[in-house]
Amino acid sequence: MDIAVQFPDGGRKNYPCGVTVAEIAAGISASLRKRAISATVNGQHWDLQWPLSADASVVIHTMKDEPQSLELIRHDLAHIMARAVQEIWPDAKVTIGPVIENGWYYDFDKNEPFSPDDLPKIEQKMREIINMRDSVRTETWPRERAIEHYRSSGEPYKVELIGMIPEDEDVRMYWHGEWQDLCRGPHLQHTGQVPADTFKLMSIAGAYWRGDSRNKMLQRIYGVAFRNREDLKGHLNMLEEARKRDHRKLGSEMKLFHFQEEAPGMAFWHPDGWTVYRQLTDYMRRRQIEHGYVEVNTPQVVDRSLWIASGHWEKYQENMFIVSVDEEHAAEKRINALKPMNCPCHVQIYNFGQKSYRDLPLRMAEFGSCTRYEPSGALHGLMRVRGFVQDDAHIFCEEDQIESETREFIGMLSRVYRDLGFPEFKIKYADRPEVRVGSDETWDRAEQALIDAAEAGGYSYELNSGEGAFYGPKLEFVLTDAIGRDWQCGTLQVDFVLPERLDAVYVGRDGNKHRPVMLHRALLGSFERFIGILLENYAGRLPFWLSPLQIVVATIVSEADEYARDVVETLRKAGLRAEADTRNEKINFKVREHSLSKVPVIFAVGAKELANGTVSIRVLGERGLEVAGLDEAVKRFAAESMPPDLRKGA
RNA sequence: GCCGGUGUAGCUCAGCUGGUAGAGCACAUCAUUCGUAAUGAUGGGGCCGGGGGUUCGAGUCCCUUCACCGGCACCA
Repeated sequence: MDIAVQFPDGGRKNYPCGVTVAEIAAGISASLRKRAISATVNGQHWDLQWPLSADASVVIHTMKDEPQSLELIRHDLAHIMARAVQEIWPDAKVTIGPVIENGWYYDFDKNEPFSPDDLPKIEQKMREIINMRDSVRTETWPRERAIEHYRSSGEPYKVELIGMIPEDEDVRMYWHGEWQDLCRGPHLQHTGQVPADTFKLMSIAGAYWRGDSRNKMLQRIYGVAFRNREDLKGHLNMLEEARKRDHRKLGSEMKLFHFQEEAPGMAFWHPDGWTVYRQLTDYMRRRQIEHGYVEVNTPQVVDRSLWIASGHWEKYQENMFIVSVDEEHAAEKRINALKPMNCPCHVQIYNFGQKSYRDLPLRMAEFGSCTRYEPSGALHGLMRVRGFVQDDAHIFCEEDQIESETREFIGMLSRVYRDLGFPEFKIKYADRPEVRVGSDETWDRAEQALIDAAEAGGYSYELNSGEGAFYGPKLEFVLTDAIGRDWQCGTLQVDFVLPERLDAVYVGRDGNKHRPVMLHRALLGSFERFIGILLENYAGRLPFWLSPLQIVVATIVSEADEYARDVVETLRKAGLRAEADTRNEKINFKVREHSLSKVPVIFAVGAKELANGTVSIRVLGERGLEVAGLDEAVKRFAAESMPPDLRKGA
């Protein structure tokens, strides 16, 4: 019996049932047979050697088809690497090895962990395997046979993996030469189809079996692979670029902050770093006032009874710094905790005195200094710290105000992100998790309100199914930085639970007591982390208004020293952050040094400037020089130094 | 927290199989007054992350601890 095959060019042809795509390709041309790497059959990515048993649409792929060829190259390299590892260390047990962004990884269970010196050896072995041009073969086995095979060959992880394949499905087995692996496919025709010089093993790492920290830790090797050497080089260059913008490196180079052993995860902010920090908090404070927030400040150290009432003691204790006073000397033996979050304290302020529906919505903001005991392995520069300040607020409102408050919030957030240089952001919407509190009707209303508000603003969102907080759904705001990385910063969470637990009430129009809804929200997340993101986004070249040192007045001859100091004085009076550089150095030296330290503007002053009352202006990253009268220059940069919300026309 | 790696001058790093610490930059002093990305000379600077051990002798070997880095887990 024949089957009909539909080609992408509209052509149609009949073939005997059981024909493989390899045979179809061979029938079209010998060169296509040779160049073919895989096929998309009825929308699914297949091996060439897989037989067709029914009518199908077939697209034959060659190395020119990017997603398919990259997937195959990386997937085959995962197998080739696993084979190389097992050839070098026969005791290593294979587990899983998926394709990931830019490459692949493979996890092994091996008694002796890999060392970095092993990577070149493995790479070498992989090239040997590629050069063998071993054919790739696949078969479908009944699961019992496969299980038996892996039991007898001492591969317990494969046995466990088969257990995860649905009962009614057979198991696909692949061979790269003699080496065998359980795999869904597809794969290339032979190992020689993988380019031998476009991959690189990058790193070794520990990883828990099946991603669960209760399981054994396996040894993982990461690799990257591309279709050609240029792409690999480009990728490695990109990594190098990313390293250059690492905020930890920039932070010490620019003398913004440092960390030290005695206070892991807690930043020491230096004068310049703190200037940036203050510019940002000042800006946020003005925006918040503009958007109808009141600002509060609450205690750092709070007795555990409040954390018990809020639920943190039970749910969050292992992340809290618990503080108990010295038993011998203390008159009262309390157990306190440093606050990891501000919400319970904000409810205390809300609860002070009576609230009426007329007070709602009440938008209560705090630049809340929080301390969390983060696991040591999670710490990462400013991005993950133990002490940080959130741009936090809680909006106490009635249920029917959720939508308008959400819309108002997203409006503020998009304005702030734009001001800070992130015009693009995505929204993720996380709906009800399996384990939750509150009635389904309440959830229906809360979810609908969030969606309506997002849509009313014309924002599209991505569903993050079942990822909501246990007390309510949330929106997550993800911005994209200059080199395409995503950072989740903003969040808006609907909370019905905390008002209940901490007994927040208001008197409604009907004269009865009601529960307010609480919206937890942040735009930047934490100032520490956001400054880290800013530094990486701008590669240290912060916008003028955020720059710690905005203008250096550098002298060319010492006769101009006095004039330089006068210029600095004038700049400072105009609100600019300026320093004079009257050191006994050449102007070349000064320009180089200040440029490297990313000062946005250099005013050079020499004999001419002194005589004419002018400055020679050099803007970082620009070629030309410009000479201007001092008054004009001060006016220009004073205007440029205005934060986005204070600019004329803003 | 877990796996692996790293820790030497302010910074970047060298220091072979154990024999008593070195370079460049930075810093200080002096000379130089110079026109937009490195002027020259001279000089000072180290508890080799902390603790313990082996040894006649430890930056080097062993144990332990802390921090950092790459991941995993966590978190958002």
